[in-house]
Amino acid sequence: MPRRSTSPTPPPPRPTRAEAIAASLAEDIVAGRLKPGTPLDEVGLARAHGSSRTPVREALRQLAPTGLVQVAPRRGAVVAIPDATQLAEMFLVMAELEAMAAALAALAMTPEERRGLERQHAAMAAMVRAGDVAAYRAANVAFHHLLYLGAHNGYLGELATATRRRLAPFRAAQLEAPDRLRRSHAEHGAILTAIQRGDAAGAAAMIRTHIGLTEQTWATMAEALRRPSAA
Amino acid sequence: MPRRSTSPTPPPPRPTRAEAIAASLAEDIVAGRLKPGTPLDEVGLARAHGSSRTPVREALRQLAPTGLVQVAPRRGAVVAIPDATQLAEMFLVMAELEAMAAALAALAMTPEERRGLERQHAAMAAMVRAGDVAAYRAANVAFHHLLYLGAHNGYLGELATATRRRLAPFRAAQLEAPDRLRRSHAEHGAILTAIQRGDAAGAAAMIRTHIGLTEQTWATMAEALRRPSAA
DNA sequence: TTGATCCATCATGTATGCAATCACGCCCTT
DNA sequence: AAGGGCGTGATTGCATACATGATGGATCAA
Repeated sequence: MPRRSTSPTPPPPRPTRAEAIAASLAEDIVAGRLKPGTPLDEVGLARAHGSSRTPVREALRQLAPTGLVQVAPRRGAVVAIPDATQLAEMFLVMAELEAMAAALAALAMTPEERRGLERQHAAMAAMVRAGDVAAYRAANVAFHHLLYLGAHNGYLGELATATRRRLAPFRAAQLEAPDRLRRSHAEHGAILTAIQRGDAAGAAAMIRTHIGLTEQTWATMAEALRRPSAA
Repeated sequence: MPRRSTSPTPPPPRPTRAEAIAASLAEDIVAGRLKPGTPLDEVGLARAHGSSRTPVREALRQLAPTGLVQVAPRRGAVVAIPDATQLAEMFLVMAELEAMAAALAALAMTPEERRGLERQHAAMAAMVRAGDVAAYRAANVAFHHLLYLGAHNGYLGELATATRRRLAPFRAAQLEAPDRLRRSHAEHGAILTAIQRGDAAGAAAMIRTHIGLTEQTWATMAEALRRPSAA
């Protein structure tokens, strides 16, 4: 999966230590291995990654703008713990960003890109039948990324990806219900159809419901994740 | 002007050196005193700000995600110099973010907030008459910020503010033409009216044209700013 | 016993030093 | 004379050391 298209930060040829640590932390947070509220001690992380504090500090500062961690000026950093209001806000924005991406994709996607999206959708059908939630989750991210790419707007893709990443810890268990898996796939199908017809407004509307429907399931998740904050 | 509402990064009580330097650099870049392409030497900046390299490094890393500077892993940092495509992308996204903010504001603004927006609009009328471009420019930023606040969505406000800031260097001279000043103010009036009526769709449409109209003027600016890159 | 104040400890902020890497120019070869 | 390899200078990446502010507990007073 291509990470950037016209991003202002070109892909670093060889990741520096700070970037490696940042990527590692981001991965742990998004995957839920580091729960919201966990304090991120600099020396501890330095030891854990076999480096000094300097790269760790850079990594934390690098992650702060992404919203995955919160750094208080002289009080250290913790895994971000957005409240319900913030989550709802981000959720609303994400729906709109995705709607915009879908609308643009309906207008601007090349035939090859459209075929790629169709292939992805077809592949996901098998995962639904197999009930493979983990595979579907990964494929789902890829599906939406294909949508961003099809929108031909790198900046929009960045914002959408960042928002999605930031919400990821709170959506981890979202697809657990088998019915949700099937519904998600059906909604993808509707989005895909709208795009194939070049129906920008329709694609946008479909994706809004796609995200909106998940909101209910997701509200529960937010509550669940508020409790355990011990490392 | 309140800087954040429900931002995940709470306002630092006392800015650290790195933050001060970052703010200073951002200010210089947004104001156009540091032109796109200018190399940002760590030791030079350290001397200029009377500190060591460490805070400067942090400041640069802090600014990188905002898009104001571009840092290549082992090749230093330069003031970001987005190409025309990226600018157009960001412009489109900004229009949509602002449209979303206007729509939400039309629905969610409190009477006090609305009055504040009205006052701001009225104050700007005087600046138009006086032809005070500098004052209008500052007031314009405030106007849009009031819109974000009225949308009651801190995350949306963050994204919109960040995007606006990033485009600022390329819109600096945009309001120079006296006619543009008057048109801008008239468009603000139309947006305000739509909000007063609670017409979300109308407000969104108005702000799209507001941004869209400026796009033409702005395209020229992008070209102009591509040439001079000497410090 | 409860409360606040002071102090010790620790974590972060900053500075400095060393090593690795990149850019540029020179020299050599063909 | 043109092209390529190589060495030198400069800059960044990382580590370590010091300074400053924050946190927690112990002590003392009421």
